[in-house]
Amino acid sequence: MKLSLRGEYALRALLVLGLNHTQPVLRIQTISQQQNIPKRFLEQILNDLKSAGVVESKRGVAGGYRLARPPEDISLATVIRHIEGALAPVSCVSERFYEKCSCPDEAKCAIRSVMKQVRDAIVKLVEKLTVADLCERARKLQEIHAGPVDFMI
Amino acid sequence: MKLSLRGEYALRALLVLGLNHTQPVLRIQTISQQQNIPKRFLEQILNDLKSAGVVESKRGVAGGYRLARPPEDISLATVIRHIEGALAPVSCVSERFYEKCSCPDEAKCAIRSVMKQVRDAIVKLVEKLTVADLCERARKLQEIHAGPVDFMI
DNA sequence: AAAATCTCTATTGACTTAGTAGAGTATTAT
DNA sequence: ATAATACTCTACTAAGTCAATAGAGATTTT
Repeated sequence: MKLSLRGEYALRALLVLGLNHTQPVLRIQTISQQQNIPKRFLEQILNDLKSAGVVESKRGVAGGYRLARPPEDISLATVIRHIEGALAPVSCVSERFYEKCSCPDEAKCAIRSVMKQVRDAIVKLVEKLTVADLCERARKLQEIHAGPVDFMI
Repeated sequence: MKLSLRGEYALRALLVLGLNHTQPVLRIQTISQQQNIPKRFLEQILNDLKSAGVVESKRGVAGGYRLARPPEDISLATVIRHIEGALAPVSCVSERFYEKCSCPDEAKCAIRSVMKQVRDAIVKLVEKLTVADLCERARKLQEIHAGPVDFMI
């Protein structure tokens, strides 16, 4: 039931890009340093997100990445599905990555029925959540934790 | 976000054991044949479930496995956690398998905050669901799909 | 004693993951 | 033009995981 590091890095990078959505572009190195992600690895990931239409890039001296769409139009579901594949815990209940399983009869499979519920719960959440939500949360969490300290200074 | 085959096999085996809870014991081979699970692989899995206190075994000629507790006392969460480890999609939000992640500040991490929600949704479901629920569903699905056909014969 | 069945440990091949490497292409500033 | 910068594309690798398979041993019943 795990998200790979690759997937986590993708989300972290998109969060940074979302928070800097006003900027023309952000360099890989900037994101990599800010988020403790190996640069060459992040390169691959961002490139991959580009092929998903989630980010776009500009080459050359003033180059970098930025979101290809408004943050509120990029759902976590889209991102995770592109990087990881199925959201469903077993592929026989996946909508877009369906694969037959080895059970004797899929239609009568109780595991399948239960896993469908789990899938739905996950999908419902991550389809609603967007990069914009991530950004909002990041700002809130920043306030809560940094705010009081700032006042004390 | 995937369950391993091992985990799926475990649930399938427990379903069979649950449906035959009245029997003294069931042989590995019986379960293996009924569910298309490689026998030697299932051996390992059942043995593992035994160490989790979920099933108990009897050796020798009339030996086999049975549930160690009533089906309604065995939650899917217990089983999956024992076979797979964390239910949480990232280990920094796992209650029992916590591991620090590489993000700059866990307390301010928006990904973490979101993943906590996903974790909670999953945990809420699989903690409530038990082997008894699996059995009930299996019986219902059997009725729905086999019933009409039986009438037609 | 023999047969059946679970038990324990080890091994294997295929695959995935996380990361590294190198050469190449586009863009900008000078 | 040319150098510097930054993305791009492909390949590689070391480590780990997964799904089995295998063999020898222990226990129980007949």
